[in-house]
This record gives sequence, structure tokens and C-alpha cells, in this order.
Amino acid sequence: MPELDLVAARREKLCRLRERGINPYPYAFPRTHTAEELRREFGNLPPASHTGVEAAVAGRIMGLRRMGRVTFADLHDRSGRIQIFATPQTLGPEDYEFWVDVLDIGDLVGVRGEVFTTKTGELSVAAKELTLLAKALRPLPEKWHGLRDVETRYRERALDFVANPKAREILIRRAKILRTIRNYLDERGFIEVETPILQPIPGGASARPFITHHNELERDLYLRIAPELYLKRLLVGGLEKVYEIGRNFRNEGISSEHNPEFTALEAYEAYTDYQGMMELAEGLIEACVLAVAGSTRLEYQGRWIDFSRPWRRVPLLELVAEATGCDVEKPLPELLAELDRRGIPIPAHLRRGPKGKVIEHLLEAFAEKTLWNPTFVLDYPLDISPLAKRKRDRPDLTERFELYIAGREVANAFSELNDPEEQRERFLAQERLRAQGDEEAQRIDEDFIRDLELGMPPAGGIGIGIDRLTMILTDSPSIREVLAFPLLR
RNA sequence: GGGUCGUUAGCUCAGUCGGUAGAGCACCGGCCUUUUAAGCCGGGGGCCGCAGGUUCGAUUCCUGCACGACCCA
Repeated sequence: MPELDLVAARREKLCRLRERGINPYPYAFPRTHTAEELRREFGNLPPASHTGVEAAVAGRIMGLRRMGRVTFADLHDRSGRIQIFATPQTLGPEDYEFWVDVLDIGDLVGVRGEVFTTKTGELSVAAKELTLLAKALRPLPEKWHGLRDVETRYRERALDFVANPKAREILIRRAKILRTIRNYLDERGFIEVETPILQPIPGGASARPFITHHNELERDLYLRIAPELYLKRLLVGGLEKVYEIGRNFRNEGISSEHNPEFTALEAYEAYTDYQGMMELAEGLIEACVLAVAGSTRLEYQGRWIDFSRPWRRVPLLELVAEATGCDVEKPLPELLAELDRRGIPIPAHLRRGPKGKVIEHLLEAFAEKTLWNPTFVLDYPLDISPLAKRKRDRPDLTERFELYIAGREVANAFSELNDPEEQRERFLAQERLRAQGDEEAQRIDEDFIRDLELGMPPAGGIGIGIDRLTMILTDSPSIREVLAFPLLR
């Protein structure tokens, strides 16, 4: 049946409700119990028990079993399901006839009546009074298979959440993860701050930004690609331990792991370095795993992830050398020659360097997917880490790590570069790459350097992708599952 | 960007070796006073993703496009 006809049938019922003087969209309903509360209170009654207790419940009708003079309905609220029982005796003959006729699956109702169990033992509310709380005009998906089509699920999220409790559950878990992170950092003396999303120069990451325009100021602004530079300026300002959880925007493709806007945690702590950030990452993520799984192991897409500490730590160059069999310490031209000899393809735009990009590509192509249990990949090349401090005994590397879990990059951290002169040099190197056509290269930010000149304490900083972390902690194969409203084409 | 697969009723899915389509749920009508995917009888419901091509005839074969899923870059 065309959807319009199904809607028309419901509109016709809506008219009948109004003709009877019933407001199909009233204001409030004072409920006394959720479904879960009823089950907790009356869960173990034998069949055909009468409690004498009157309850008022509210929710959406998800099932209707009409059998002439008796009707059963399944009422769902956030906490679960409770059965509604109605007959001409409970509701009154006239009301019974009317409501049985005019209610549909999907309608939101409030029901007041005695709590009892049926002769088969099902806990139910005998409807003495029924209040329509909102008439549903569109039909719901099929009751048994529900809504499966992934495209419809993501395009009509509200419908998805109505039809699929699991989809709702993911958002609830996400909230729990965010709460755990905030508690963890707050307890350790971190200050939660908010820094600009509209930025004159998009900094703190290598990515293409979204551009927007301020009419009054008559100039373009960018949606931030990262809050990093502002947070470090707060370290200069003496806040010492700060974090921000918020949305970043990157003008890139959409995939099962990428949404153009995504949520990240960034945390900075004065007087520590990237070793301190590894401990922070272990503690913070362990707390999240414990909060959602109750243990340090959890299953992701059919495979167990073991979060027991300490986590594996492996230098990037070692990892890539092992994965490719190449001597990655060589200068770029010789490395490329060796890769060619071994038949390892390197995209043309990476061949002219910098070498760090080739190393990064090899990591993504050959090693990343094998990093299943949490693994810190250490010491990234200087040329792709313009905001990180040089490694103490290796001037071509930085004290930077990325954390991989389930084959995905989940966090990125470093000993923060706080030498303003060197920071300028690093920015200038990035500007040279930009001039050569690298649109993701970072831009020089004079305001940031000016603040560094005031003196920024040595510090460790970390960024954690909340969406990816949530994917792993909710066993979700796609980032779209963990976003309330993912961007679709 | 490339490859593979998919798109049929509101939902979940069949199907047509080329002759314009079916089921279950949902919907409408009837019966039914303890159901649990209630049951029984009857009924209505489709630009078979979009555009073009081949053909007497295309939902089916071919091409392109859109959207999605998966894999690769």
C-alpha cells in the first residue's frame, strides 16, 4: 500500500479523535512508573495476581493484539516494555470500542490502571483510563524484522531509534564514555575549557578546512580542524592542565571511519612529556573500557581486544622496517629505490617527499591493520610532526606517538614543542610544502608563536578520537552508528 | 579515484532462462473476553532506483547516472 494511503488512514482517525473533543497532542502526562520500575517492583508475581496498585505508564504502542472484547498492547518506554490489557470492563464499553478502533501501532499513549499478571503470568496494566499523548501519522517498520536497510537507518535516524533499541543503546553508551572521560580528567585536576571553533587560521593539524564567512567583519573564517594551538596558549597562560571535548571539522571524504565533523578530546599537561601522555591514555581509556564492559577485555567485530596494561610500545621505524623488510633509515631516494625493487607501490604524490609521508603511508598500508590490542607507535619523523618536540637522541625524529586499537588510529600525542624559534622554522617548512601544492600542510600562526615567546612550560599533549573510541567500545563497524546524525551524501 | 555487489508494496524479502509481479508483517472489512510475531475468512495496495539503448515487447539484457554496502588506492 502506498505510504500516502497509510498516512491518510491515520489522519482519518485523527479527525475522529478531534470530533470527539480529544486533543491528540496534549501537554503532559504524570506517569508513576517506567516499565523497568514496574518489573522491579512486581517482577515475580505468580500468574493471575492482582496487586490493587494503580500505576500510570507512558510510551509508544509497539504491538497490538486485538481479539474482539479483549485487547493487548505492548507499550515501550526508554526503560523497556510493559503490556497493556484493555476490555470493555476496564475502560468502559463505549471508550473501549472507540479506542480499539482509533489507536495505531506507533501512537504515544499514557495508561492508568491496576498492575496485575495475566493467566499466562505476564505483568500488565489493566487500562482504566487511556490518554492519547501523540498520534503517529506515519507507519512504523515491520515488527519482527524491524528497520534493517542501513541507508534508511542513517537517513531517518529518529525512525531508526524508534525501531532499533540497539541504535539507542549506542548513544547511551557514548554518553557514558564522555562522562567517564570528564570524571577521569576532572579528578586529576584538569580544567575543561572551550576554545574558538571559528578561527582566522586553521591550525593544530594537517587537514583541509571548511571555510565560512563573517559578514560584518567582511572576512573569511575557518571551522577549526583542531583546538591544539589555543589549548597550548592556555598552558602559556598558566592553566597547566586543560582539556577540551568538542567538534572538529575536516573537509575530506566520508567513509566508515570518517565524518566531516567529529568529536575529539584534547588534553594538555604542563611539566610532563609524551611518556606521561602514554600513562594518561592507558588510564583514561582503561576507565572507559571498565565503565562499558566491566573488564579490561572486550569483543570487537568478533575478535577480543585485551586492554590490560601496560600496552605495547613500538618505535614507528622498527614497525615499518619489520612490515616491509626495508631499511627505512636510508635517505628517501634510496628507500624509494628499495621499495621499487621489492615491488611495493608508493603513490606518485608522495615520492617527492617528505620522507615522513612515505613512512606514514607504509604504516597505513602494511602495519596498521595488525595493531589489534592497544599499541603505542613511537617517534614519528620530524617532517610530518611540526608541533612536536625533537626526540632527545634523534634529531630527525620527534617525541610523538599514535595509539592504535583494532587496527585504527585512536590517539595522537607528543612532547609539545615550546621553543618559539624552532616552532617558526617548523611552520616555515610547512609553508614550503604548501607552496609545493600540499593543501594539508600547516600554516604559520604568528599569534601562536608570539604567545610561545612568553614561555610555555614543557608539556605533554594528546588528542583522542571520541567517535573511533566509541566505535570500538560499542562494537560498531561504522562511525555512522556512533553519531546521532551522520552526514550522508 | 578504481573494483565487486546491491536498489522490487510503508517494512522484511521472494521472483521473472525477456511476455508489465508475489509472500509475511502493516493497512481496510468480518469473527473472536487472557494474547505474546495471537488466530481464521475476505479486500485494497507497485513509475520493479533514474535515464537511455537493444527488442514486436524490458522490472528482467546492455550502457550511463544516483544512492548504499564491502574491498583497494
